[in-house]
Amino acid sequence: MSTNVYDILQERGFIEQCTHEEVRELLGKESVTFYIGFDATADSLTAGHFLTVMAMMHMQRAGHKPIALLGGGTTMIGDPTGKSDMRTLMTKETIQHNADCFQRQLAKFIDFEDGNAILSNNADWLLDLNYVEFLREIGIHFSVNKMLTADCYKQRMEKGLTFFEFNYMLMQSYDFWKLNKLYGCSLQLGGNDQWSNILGGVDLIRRKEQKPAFGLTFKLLTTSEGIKMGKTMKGAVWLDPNKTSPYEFYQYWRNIEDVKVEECLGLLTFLPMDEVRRLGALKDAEINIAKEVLAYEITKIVHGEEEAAKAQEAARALFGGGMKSDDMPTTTYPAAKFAEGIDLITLMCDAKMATSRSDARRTIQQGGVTVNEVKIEDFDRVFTDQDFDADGALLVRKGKKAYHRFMAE
RNA sequence: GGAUGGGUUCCCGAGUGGCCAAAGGGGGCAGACUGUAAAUCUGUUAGCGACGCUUUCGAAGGUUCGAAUCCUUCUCCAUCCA
Repeated sequence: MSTNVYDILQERGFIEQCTHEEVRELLGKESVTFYIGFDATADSLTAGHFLTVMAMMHMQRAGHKPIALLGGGTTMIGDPTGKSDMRTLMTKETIQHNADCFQRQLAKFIDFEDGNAILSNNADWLLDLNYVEFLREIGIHFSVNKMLTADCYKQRMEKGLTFFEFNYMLMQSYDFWKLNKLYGCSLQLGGNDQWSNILGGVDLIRRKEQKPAFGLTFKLLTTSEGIKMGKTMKGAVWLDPNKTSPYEFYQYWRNIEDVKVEECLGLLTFLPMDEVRRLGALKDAEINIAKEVLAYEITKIVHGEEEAAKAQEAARALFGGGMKSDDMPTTTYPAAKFAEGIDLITLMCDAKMATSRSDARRTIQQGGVTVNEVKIEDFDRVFTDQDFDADGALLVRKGKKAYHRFMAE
């Protein structure tokens, strides 16, 4: 082991809180088995998860052994942390499906071969728990008074918190203890919102096993206004290319706020820190270079070099004035359809550039839509193959950044 | 179990018989300014074959020419009491 991974994480800006000073020393002298939990609330990981995945990769590279814990059991309850309302309950089948999707995605980032990492699912032990036994073994170690003062429940003390959700902390603590018993896992990582839950597990292991256990939390990615990053009007930024295309994914990072560029470079790419600092120091229009690097690097890690290059090329072509654009979002129609003509509103709706026909109409009326770089103000305008550009396509632009290409099959 | 107050559009939150597709703020989208940034200003923000029509104020019924507003039952939430 070369540089202490703790120092790497520290330097790159990951670390927010740590339970014990010794963690750094520990990571420096032996291979530590650690875990991160992923609650299976959707069928794809999001940009938010990606930060913890990056941390996992750093740890694995430094010779530590990751356990990715899928929340097949905990998702049945739902973490109340940071949520103002209770989440709608999900069925077992959905959760299982989601966990499977997570597993496939994680395998792209973490090496699970030859026992280099472990994939586990807390459904294996949580679903069959005996209530009374659980209370006697685990519940006895938790002080309600203490739990109530935990930061993560503050918000809910005003809105109301059910006993059902209140149990989440015990579940997660139980996970940590279980993984400690099964695999000797002694360190839990997570987003800073997980701090209370992690502490629960650390305490539980100390009490039950008289063994040390540690916790470490990471910065949460937020915008300068403190809003969680990774959300767009269309919802989350997904890692699944079918839910968020590599082009959109690239664009998301390309459009990041200036003040966040350096932070994101450190957290979400593997670029050397010298380079990160150099790029982050760029000012004014210059910083666009840094944003390109950021978008390219993240896209490369998530979707591969080829996709990243394509996305970058498409973006440059569109925004640089040139019109060459083979890798942008495209919708095709049968040639006959174009022969008889399709109205602009229909095109926009089909491409999901507008949420409804009314929405499309409004945008056009406000002068927000161009076709082949010509502003269209007549919302009843019908397009046929006569209107195609030299490449045989219609290039529709909504606002400044949303491009979509239409072609005939 | 009892009392009281509540459930309004993407979110917060006004509205207590017609002037309500519903104030205001946030968020989103578009325009101007820019650097594919931020801030600021302007417009817009239920749907549709669009100066009109249809659906929406927790759910179902009822009163009325007319209901988010009044009545009944149900349901969910908060606070206090037990």
